[in-house]
Amino acid sequence: MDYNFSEIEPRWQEYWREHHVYRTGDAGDRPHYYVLDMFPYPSGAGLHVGHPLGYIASDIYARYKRLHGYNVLHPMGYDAYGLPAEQYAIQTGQHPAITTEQNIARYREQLDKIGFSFDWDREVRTCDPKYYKWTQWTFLQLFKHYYDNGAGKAMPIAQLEARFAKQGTEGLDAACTEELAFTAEEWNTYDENRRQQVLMNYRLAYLADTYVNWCAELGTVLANDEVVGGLSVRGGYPVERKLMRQWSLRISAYAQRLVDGLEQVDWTDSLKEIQRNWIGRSEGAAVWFPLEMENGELRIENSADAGDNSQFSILNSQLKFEIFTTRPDTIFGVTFMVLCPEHELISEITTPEHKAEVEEYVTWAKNRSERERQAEVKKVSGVFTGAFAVNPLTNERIPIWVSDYVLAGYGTGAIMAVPAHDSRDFAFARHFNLPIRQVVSLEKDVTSDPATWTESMDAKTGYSVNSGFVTGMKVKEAMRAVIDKIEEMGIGHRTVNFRLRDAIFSRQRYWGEPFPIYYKGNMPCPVPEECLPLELPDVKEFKPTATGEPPLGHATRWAWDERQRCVVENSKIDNATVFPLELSTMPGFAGSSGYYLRYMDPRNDNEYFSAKAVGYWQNVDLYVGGAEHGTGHLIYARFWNKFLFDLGMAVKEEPFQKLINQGMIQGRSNFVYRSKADNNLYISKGLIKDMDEVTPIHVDINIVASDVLDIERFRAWRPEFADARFELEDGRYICGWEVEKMSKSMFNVQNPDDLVARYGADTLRLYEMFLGPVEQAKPWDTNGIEGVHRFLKKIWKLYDSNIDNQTSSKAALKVLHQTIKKITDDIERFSFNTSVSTFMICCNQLTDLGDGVGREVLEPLTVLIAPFAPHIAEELWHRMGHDTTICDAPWPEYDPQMLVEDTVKYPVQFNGKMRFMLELPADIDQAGVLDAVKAAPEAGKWLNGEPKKVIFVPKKIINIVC
RNA sequence: GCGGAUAUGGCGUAAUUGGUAGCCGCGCAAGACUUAGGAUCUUGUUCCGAGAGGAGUGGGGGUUCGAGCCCCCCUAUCCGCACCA
Repeated sequence: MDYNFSEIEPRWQEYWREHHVYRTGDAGDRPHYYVLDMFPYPSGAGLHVGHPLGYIASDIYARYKRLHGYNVLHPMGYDAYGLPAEQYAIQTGQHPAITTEQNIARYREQLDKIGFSFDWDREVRTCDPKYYKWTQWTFLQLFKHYYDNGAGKAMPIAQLEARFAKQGTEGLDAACTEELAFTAEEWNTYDENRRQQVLMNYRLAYLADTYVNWCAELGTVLANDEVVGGLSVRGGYPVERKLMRQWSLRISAYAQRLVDGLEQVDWTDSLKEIQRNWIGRSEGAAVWFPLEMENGELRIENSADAGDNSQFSILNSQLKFEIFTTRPDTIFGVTFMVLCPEHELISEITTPEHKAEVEEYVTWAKNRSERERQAEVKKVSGVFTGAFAVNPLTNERIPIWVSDYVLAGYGTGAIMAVPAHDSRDFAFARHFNLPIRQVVSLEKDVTSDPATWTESMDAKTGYSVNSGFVTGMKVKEAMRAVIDKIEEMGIGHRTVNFRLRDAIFSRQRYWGEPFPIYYKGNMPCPVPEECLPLELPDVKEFKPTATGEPPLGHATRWAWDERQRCVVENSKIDNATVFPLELSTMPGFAGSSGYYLRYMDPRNDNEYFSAKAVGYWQNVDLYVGGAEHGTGHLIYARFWNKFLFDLGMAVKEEPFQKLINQGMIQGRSNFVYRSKADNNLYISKGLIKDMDEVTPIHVDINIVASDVLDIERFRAWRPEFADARFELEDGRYICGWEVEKMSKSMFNVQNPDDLVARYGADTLRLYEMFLGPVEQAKPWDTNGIEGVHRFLKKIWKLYDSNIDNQTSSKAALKVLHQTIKKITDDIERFSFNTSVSTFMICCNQLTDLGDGVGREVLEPLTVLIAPFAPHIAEELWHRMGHDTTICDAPWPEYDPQMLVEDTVKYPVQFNGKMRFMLELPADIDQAGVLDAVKAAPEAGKWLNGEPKKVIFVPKKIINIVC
C-alpha cells in the first residue's frame, strides 16, 4: 500500500478539529508550558513559506512537550488591525473589517493544511471588541498612572494629586516631560484645567506636542519605516516634520528596567544587544554652564578666588543651560558650545548682529525633513549666536553656536564641544576654524599639536593632560574626579541618559483601536472603564476629512454623553454633557503588546485575564518569531508587561522567557536566458558561452522544478513565450538562479499550499526544518524536497512491511535507542534540521536490518516522529491498533546501557575504516597502548592483525583505525 | 562610523562542543529492474593523482600531543543602529 498523504492528512486534520484534540486543559497537576508564535497580520497575499517556518518549529516543540506530559498552551490569533486593509478600503471602498475577515479565513485555511496543534478555542483578534476592550483598558490604566522613580514602579495618579496638595513637588522623583516645581499652596490655587495640565506632565499615557512625520497627501502621521528619502513609501508623497499634539506612552520611564530585565531572559546575545543599543543607556554628567553676555548685562564674577560667591552666582543665574556629557573628564578641553536649532534659549541669547543669520539658519534647519538631515550627516552646518558661556571649571569664555548636529530629542539638546576628543566636534571645529585643545593623551604627559591631527582621539583611554586638577589621572579617574567636583560645586551631577524615546501612540487612521477619550474643551477625559469597549464606529469614507481630521471625523455617531455614559450622535454635542471623542486611533503595536496574556484567559469578559490563569501559566516559556521585531513589538510588549506587573496583574516581570528568532526566508529566483541574437531562442544555462549574448528573464519558480524548466508550462505562461524555442542540455532546460527578496514581481513567491498539495503537509514540515538551523536566514529552495518526501515514503514502507512483526533484534533496538537519544537532544536545543537527518539515518539502518524490526521498535519511533510529521505518525499509530491519538503517548526513554556498550566496546564501521573506543587505565603510556588494546578481550575480537594507525589520546579513550 | 553575526565539497548542511572533517539530503556518475519512467533499488561521489600518496574547513599567525571549534590580525558577506554628545 502506498503512502497516500492526500487522503491521510485531511482526514486527521478533520479528526483533530472535531475532537478538539489540541484544546488546552485548565491547570491540573501537570507541569505547564507556554509556547507562543508571533501572531500574523493577515495580509491579502496569504501565507508564503517563510511564515510557517517559525510556526513549524514551535509546533514541534509544543507537541514534544505534550508528549512529555506537559499541559501546553499553544495558541494562535491575528494581529488584525493595520494599514494595508485600510489602504485597500480607500481604494475600493470595501470596509477593512470585511477585508480582514476574508484574509483571516484564508490564513486559517492555509494554517490548517499544515497540521498545527494550535488551540483554536483560544484564538484572539486584535480588532475584536471583546479583545480591544482590554487594550483600551490598559491605555486608561497608563493614563491613570505615573512613574515614581523612588518607588521604582508605576503609581496611581491620585496619589500624585494627594501629594501635590500636601507638599507640592517637594521631594518628588517621578518620570515627567518637563521638571516642574511648585508648592502645595500653589497647587491648591490652580484651577482644574491647570491641574490637569500639570498631571499630563506625569501620566504614563500623555498628550503632548511631538515632532512627527506628517504626510499631507495621505493625511496621516507615518512611522519612520514608512518614509524613504523624504517621501512616503506608499504613493511617494512628500513627508514633512510637523509638531503635532499626539498621545505618547512614557516608555522612557521604564528604560532602566528594560535594560536590567535583559539579564533575566534567555534570548540571543545579538537580540539583547539590539535592544540595549536601542535603549542606549549612557552614563555621564549633567553640567550647568552659565552665560556671559557680551554687552555685560550678565557677567559672572571671576571666581578664581571668589570662593562660594561665584558658585552662588552661577547657581542663581537665570541664564544658564544644562548640557549632558559622557566625557566629563574632557571639560578642560571645551572650546565651544552647541545648541540644537530647536533650543529655546537661542532667541534669548542671540546678539542683535547675529540675529538675522541665526534666525535664517534655525528656520532652514527646522524645515528640513528628518530624512534630508540624515542623508546629509556628513555636511557640517551651523552658525554663531554671538553669545558666550563660561566654563565653570576654568572661567573661560566659550562661544555658543547653533548646529543641527546636536539633536533636540537627546539629552538637553545642548552640548559642550570638545573637538580634540569627539569626532563630530572635531569636524565642526575644522569647518569653522575653531580652536582644538588636547586634554587626553595615550601616554602620560605627552602631547602633540592638534592642528596636525587628521582625526579626533575619541577613545576613553589614556591620561588627562592640560586639565587642571585632574592632569595626570587616568581617564576613568578623571571622570570621577570631575563629577565629584561639579557636584561639590553644585553645578551639575552624575546622571544617566537614554536614547529610548517615548512611543508616539496616535495614528490618524481608521482601522485601529479607538482611544477611550473624550474632550472637554482641550482637556482629555477618560471614558469610564465600565463602559469599555468603546467600539470603532462605522464611517462611509476612510480618507481624512476635508478639514484634515482623521477618518473618524467622518463618523456621525462619535460623541460621548457623560450623563448617559454612552456614545451618541455628533449632533448632540453641546460641550456641557455631550463631548467629542478622540479621532485618532492606536498604532499597530497597541493590540500586540499584551496578547500573550489574553491567551491565558481569552473568553474572560470581566478581566483582562484572571489571577488564577496568570498564576498558573506565569509567562511565555518559549516565544518564536522574527528578530525584525527587536526594537518594536519586543520592546513595547516588555514595557506593557512591566506596567501590568507594577499593577500586580502580571506575575513575571519579563513576558518572554526564552526567545528563538527564526531566520528570514529569502526568495530564490529562477531565470531563463534569451538569446540577444534570436528573440525566440532560450539557451540552457550550461550552454551559455558568454553572458553578454543573453538576457536573463525572471521565470515563475512554480514552473521550475530542481532548476529544470517545465517547457510546456513556460510556453503557456505568457503569450510572448508561446513560440519559444530552446537549446537544451541533455534534453532539459536548466535555469539559472539568484537569491533575492521574496516578492511577486520576481516570481519567486512560494505558496505553501502548492507544496502541501504536491508533497503533503508532513513533507513540507520536515523540509522546512531540514533546510537548516531555524535561526539562520536562508533562501527558499525546493531542490531538496524530493529527498525528504522520499524519506516519508520509505518510513511508510518500513512500517507497511514490518507492522505485524512482534519481535525486534538487538541491532534494531540499538538503532532505536540511539535515535531516541539524538532526537531528544536535538529538540531540546532546537536543532530540528539535525533531527530530520537522524530520522533518515534511523530509517535507512532499520530498512537495512530487514526482518529484525518489530513493534517494540516501531511504536516508540512513531512517537518520536509525531512532533515533526504528525499526520503520518497518527495514521501509523492507529494502524498499530491504538484507538487514542498519539498525543496521549508517552515520550520514549532511551536505555543508556544500549548506548554505552556501543561507544566503548564495539567497533563502528565508518567510511570503510573500523574504529574503536576503549577504556584504558589512566596511567598508561603511549607505548603500552597497543599491547593493552591487543590484550583487551573486546578488542581482540575485532582486531585482525596489526592496526593501521593507533592514535593515543591522553584520556581514557583510544581510537584505533584498522 | 558603532554594534552583532556568519564563512566547511558543485549546493543545503553535519561534526559527540578541543579528539581521525565532510554525517544526512540534493545534484552528478555508473549499474539493476522495466515497453516506458520525472517510479524504485544498488554502488560511487571533498580536491589533486592511474597509483601509492598528498592537500584540505575564507586568508595569515598563535596556543595545544591534537584546532572547523580557543586566542590575535586581516578579508568578504549578511543583519541591526546610525551626528545619541
